[in-house]
Amino acid sequence: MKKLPPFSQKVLKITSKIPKGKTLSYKEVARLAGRPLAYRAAGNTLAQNYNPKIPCHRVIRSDGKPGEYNRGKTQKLSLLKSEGVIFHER
DNA sequence: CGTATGACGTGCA
DNA sequence: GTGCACGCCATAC
Repeated sequence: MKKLPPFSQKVLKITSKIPKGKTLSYKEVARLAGRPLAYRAAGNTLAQNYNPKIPCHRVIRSDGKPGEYNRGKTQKLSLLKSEGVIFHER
């Protein structure tokens, strides 16, 4: 494991803090990371450093759309549904 | 140091 | 209501 930059570490940490059955938007995660406007970089950090210990599938877009998990939203929807997260696709 | 990319978001046509 | 384009931040090259 390499030492990730401070922002990435915070984003990952926050994402790992998401309780089961709960979903956070990239904007929320970025906001909690200390950069409310860095939702772009926040999503990138997860994309490049997506760890198996991080429930990144609980991070969705602000539109209520799941976005993309591991380059495929299908898995994301299944995981969230399995956790009891009801997804209302728009 | 500068450029390019990206799991996004909002605005405008 | 849907589609396209631009803008924003941080990281990687």
